[in-house]
Amino acid sequence: MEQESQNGAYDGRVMTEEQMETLRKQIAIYAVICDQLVLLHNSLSYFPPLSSGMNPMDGGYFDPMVASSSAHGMSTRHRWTPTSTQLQILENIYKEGSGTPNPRRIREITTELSEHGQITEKNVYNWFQNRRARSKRKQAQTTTMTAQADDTVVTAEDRRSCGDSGGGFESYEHILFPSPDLGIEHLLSRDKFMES
Amino acid sequence: MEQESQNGAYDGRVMTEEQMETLRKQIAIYAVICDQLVLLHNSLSYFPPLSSGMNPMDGGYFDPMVASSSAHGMSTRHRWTPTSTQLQILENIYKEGSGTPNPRRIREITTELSEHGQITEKNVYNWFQNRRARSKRKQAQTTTMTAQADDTVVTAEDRRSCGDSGGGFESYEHILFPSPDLGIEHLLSRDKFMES
DNA sequence: GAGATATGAATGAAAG
DNA sequence: CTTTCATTCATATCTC
Repeated sequence: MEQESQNGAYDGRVMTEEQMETLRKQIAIYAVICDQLVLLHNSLSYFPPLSSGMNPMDGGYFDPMVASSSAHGMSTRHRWTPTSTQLQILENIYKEGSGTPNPRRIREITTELSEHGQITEKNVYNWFQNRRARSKRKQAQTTTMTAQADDTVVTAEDRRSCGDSGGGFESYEHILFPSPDLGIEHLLSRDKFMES
Repeated sequence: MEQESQNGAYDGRVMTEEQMETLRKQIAIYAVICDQLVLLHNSLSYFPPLSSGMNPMDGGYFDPMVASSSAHGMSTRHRWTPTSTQLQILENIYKEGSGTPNPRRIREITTELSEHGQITEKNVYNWFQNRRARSKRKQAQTTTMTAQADDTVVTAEDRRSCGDSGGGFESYEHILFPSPDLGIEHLLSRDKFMES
């Protein structure tokens, strides 16, 4: 408190250098924290379609819910769900397509499937990846259950566990960042449906 | 910009009321954003922190489930998972590093990251490979299916500022961002005292 | 509402 | 570097 109160030459309130510094630090801390939160979020999340087969007349992106159709209520939250038509086509392609849809083909497929619903190349890509992996896994499982009687031995290399349980939070996927450069208001609008 | 320089008659630097207000708003905005981000995180992640902060010795490995089952030969988790601290650092390096981290740099990075968890050069190498490849792919996809009017989308790569211009707030971009090594772990691990 | 299962998505690692 | 594989996570749906 040396020099803060007799700033006569100015009628508006002012801050001392000290106060300024304090404020600056606060801001800096918040800025860094915020920055890192956003960064963390970015690296852990991914936002879907947004603008694939989107007509300019749609105005907003990402329909809240088209689901009132009839079949099943695809909840349209984040996760893409293939329509039955799309699924059919995908299965067909998977069967005959000798298992390896090259990226070029992915594009075609996506284009075709766009006729039957919102979809992205990434969706198609993921679908094939998962389809194959799970098919393989299932097969392996059924194959494995032949003769396996004396497998009660664990190789010593396996016992590397019992570390700690650190590095835990990887679950930011559900934090939506609707508009990166807008205020926080959009962030706050989590749907809080009380009941239905 | 107009009338902030005539607070003479004072040797210590001071702020005008206007500047003060600006700073105040800045702080408020950051505070709210951070608060909400943390809140969102906390309310949306159902499993407890697992880690009471980030001890330097917490490795990337954390197998919750021991390889108890003896059935599978190649079992268990040998997969490295970066801690959030490591991820931040990697992201930073990726951003500023103009692309190709030469093997010598890889080594440095690995050394640095070792402070924050178990890691190998191979991990770092892979990470950069993957990072680049996926960044590229993502860009390709968004570029492909973007006709126009995708102003609502920011490529996930370069959006990381938090409270800068745009949207509903005034421009606060004349704020200095000092040391970016604060860490948000303190914020996220709020219930470090709970045990199961 | 708590488990069980199915599946879309993310990502470390490896193959090509 | 590019593409693919394998594993894991998160969520949706279903059942009890």
